[in-house]
Amino acid sequence: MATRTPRIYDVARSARVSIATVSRVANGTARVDERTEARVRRAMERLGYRPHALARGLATRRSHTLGLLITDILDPYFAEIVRGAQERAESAGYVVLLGDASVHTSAEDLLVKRLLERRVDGLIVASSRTTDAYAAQLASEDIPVVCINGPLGQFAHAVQIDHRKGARLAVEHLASLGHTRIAHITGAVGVPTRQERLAGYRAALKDLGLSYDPSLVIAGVTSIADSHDAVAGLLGLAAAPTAIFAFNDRWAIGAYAAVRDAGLRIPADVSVVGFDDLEMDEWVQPALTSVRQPRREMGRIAADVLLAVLAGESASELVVVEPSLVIRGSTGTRRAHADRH
Amino acid sequence: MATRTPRIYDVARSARVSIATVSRVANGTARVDERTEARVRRAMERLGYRPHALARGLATRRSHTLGLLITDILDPYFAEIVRGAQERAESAGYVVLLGDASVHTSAEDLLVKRLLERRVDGLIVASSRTTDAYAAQLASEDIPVVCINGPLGQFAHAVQIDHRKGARLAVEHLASLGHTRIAHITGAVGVPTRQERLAGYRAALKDLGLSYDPSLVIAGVTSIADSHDAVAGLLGLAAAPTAIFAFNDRWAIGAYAAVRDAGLRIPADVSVVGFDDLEMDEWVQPALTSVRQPRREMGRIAADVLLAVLAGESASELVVVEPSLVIRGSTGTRRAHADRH
DNA sequence: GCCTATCCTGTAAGCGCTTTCAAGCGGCCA
DNA sequence: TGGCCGCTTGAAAGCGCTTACAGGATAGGC
Repeated sequence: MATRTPRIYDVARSARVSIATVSRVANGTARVDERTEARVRRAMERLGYRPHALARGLATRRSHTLGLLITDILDPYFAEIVRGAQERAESAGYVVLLGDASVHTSAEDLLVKRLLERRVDGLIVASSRTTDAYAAQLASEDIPVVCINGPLGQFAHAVQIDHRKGARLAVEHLASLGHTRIAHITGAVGVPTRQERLAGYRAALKDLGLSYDPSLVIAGVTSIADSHDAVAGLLGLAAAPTAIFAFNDRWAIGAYAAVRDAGLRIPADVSVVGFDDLEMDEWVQPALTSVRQPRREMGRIAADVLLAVLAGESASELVVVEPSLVIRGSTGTRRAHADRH
Repeated sequence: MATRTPRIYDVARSARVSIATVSRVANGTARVDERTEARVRRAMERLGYRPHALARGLATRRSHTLGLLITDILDPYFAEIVRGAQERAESAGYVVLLGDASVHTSAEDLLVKRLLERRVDGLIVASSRTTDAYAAQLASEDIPVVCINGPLGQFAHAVQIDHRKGARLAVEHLASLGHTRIAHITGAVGVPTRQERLAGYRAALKDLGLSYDPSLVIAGVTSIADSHDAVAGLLGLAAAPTAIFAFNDRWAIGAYAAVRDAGLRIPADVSVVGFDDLEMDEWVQPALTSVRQPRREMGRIAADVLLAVLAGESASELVVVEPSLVIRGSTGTRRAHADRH
C-alpha cells in the first residue's frame, strides 16, 4: 500500500486525539497527560511522522534557517567558515542555506533575494566582495545580519579578525630575521580587509624603524597568476625585496612560482609569509609560514551572535578575533649575499 | 514608518485586484489583461514584494529545494560536487540544502531526517560512507534520489566515474615508465568505490603481465598520517615498490612525506599517482600526477537527473563518467638502481 | 453537596500562498 | 433583441501546522 507520508492529522486520528494535542507533544509547548503523550508518541513512531517544516514555518513565522553568503565554496577560507556556522546552527536546530556568489553570473543581490524569499531568519555575510553600498542595502532588510571580515561600522553585528595585528605579526617576524626590504602583495581592490592589512604593514614598518617603500607594495592582484607576475616584477627590481608578505596564501603560492622561475630559492634567497593558514600550507614545499585566522571559530561566532539576536538576547556588536603566526619553512634569516644586485 | 514586508494581500489591495490575480502575474500561470498586469507589476515594484517561499511551497507541495548529502565540505572533492549541483539547481530556480555528515556527531540518518522535514523535493547522495543498508533506507523514502559514486545497483539513479578505468590508467602509465612493482594504497574500508578501484588495479596488472603482490596493497588507510605510515612500511620492504598508486590525492600527499622521510626522491626513486586531481596537485612539489574526476560535472549531472525526474521526464538510471590521467612531475621512468636492496 | 481552581484537551482561526470554480462582461451571430 | 462564447477576474477552499480560547473534568475547600 503506497500510503503518503503522514500528516499531523493522521497521527491525531491514529492516537484518537486532536491535532492540537499532537502538536503539543511534538513541540513540548504545553502539558499533556502522560498517558496521552505515550499514545501520541507511539502513533508518531508507528506512522513515521515527520513534521512539515514549511507548514510549521508558515505558522510560527520562523523558518529555522540561516542564510550564509559567501564568495566561493571552493575556497577553503570560506569552506571553513561554512563549517563553523553549520556546527553552531545545527546544535540549535537550525539549518544553513548557502548563497554562493560564484555560482551566479548575476549580481549578489539576486542571491540575497533568493535567501530572503526563503525566509531565512537571519543572515551571515562573509563575502569578501561586500561593498559599503551593498552593506547598507542589506542592513535595511528587517532581519538580523552579521558580517564576517567585512567593511567596518556598516553592520549592526560583525566578526572581525584583527587584520592590523596579523599584518604586524608577519612583518615583525620577517624583520626579526634580518629583513629590511619587505614587499607586500595587497588584496584585490574593493576587498574591505585590504586596507586594514596594508595599514598594519605600514604601521609595523614604522614602529620597527624601517622605511616604507611604495614600489614594494603591489595592488590590484586578483589571482594566483597575477601574484606570480607581480612578484616576478619585484624580483627584477634593482633594490629587490628579500621578503614578501602576501595578502593571502594563494597569492603566496603565486610568489613561490615566481621565485622558482627567477632561479632563486625559498627561504635562502627570499622569505615568504602568507595569510589564512590553509591546509595546503603544510604540503607545499617549503611549508608556508602564514598568519592564522581561526576561520571555523569565526563562522561559529557569527552563527552564535545571530542566534542570540533571534532569541531576543542582546549580542555584542563587534567581536574581534586574534590572529597568530604559524612559522614554517618559507621564512629564514636574510643572508648577506641576498643583495644580489 | 516601519511597515512589515508586504504580503500578496498588500499588493492586491494596492493594485486594486484580488490576490488571485497577483498570484497569476507573479507566476505567469494564466492570462491576465495587460493593463491589469502592468498595474500589478508596478504595485509589486513599489512595495518591494517578495513571494513567501514557505507559503508557496505549502500550497504547491514543492519546496524547490534539493538536498545534497556529503561527507565533508572541507574536502575539495565534495566542495566541487556541491558547486556543480548548485550551478545546475540555481539555473532551474532551485536551492541546494547541504547535509554535511562531518558536522554531526550523530549518524547520517538524523541528517536525512532534517532534510526530509525541510521537504526537499529530491536528494543527491554523494557521501562516501553510503552503505548498502543505508542506501536501502533512503530508497524507501518517496522522493527521488540520485547517488554519486555510491554502491552500485542500490539506487534508482546513479552517477559514477569509471573507477576501474581510472585505476587502469594509473597502472598503465606507471608500467609504461618501466615500473613493475606498483603498490596500491586503497580507500578506507566501507567506502564503496574502494573495491572498484582495487579491481581495476588488479585487472590492469594482469593484462600487463605483471604479477599481483598482496604485500604491496595496503588497506585500512583513513587519513594522510595513516598513508604516511603505510608507505613508510612499504619502503622498508626487501622488495620495495618503485611506484605507488594512491586511492586519492590526500593519501598521495601522505606518501610524499614518507618518501622524503626515507631520504628518497620523487620521481627519481619512487613515482606517485593520486586520484581526484585536486587544485593543490599543481602546487605540491613535485606536482602530482593524478586521475582526474570531473567532479563539478558529476554534481551537475546529478542535479540534472533529479530535476528531470521531478519534471516527470524519464531520466537515465546510470550515468558513467570518464576519468582521465593528468600527468605531472611525480611520475618518471624507473631507474635501474631504483632497486635499492 | 456546591463552588472555584487546576488540568487537560478540543475547536477554530489564522500563517501566505495556489488553484478550482463560477460569474461578469462584451461582442458576435442569428 | 436574445443567446452563446471566449476572455478576465474574484470568491473560497485548501496546503499542514501553531496557538489563543473555551469548555469539560477532576479535585479541593467550605
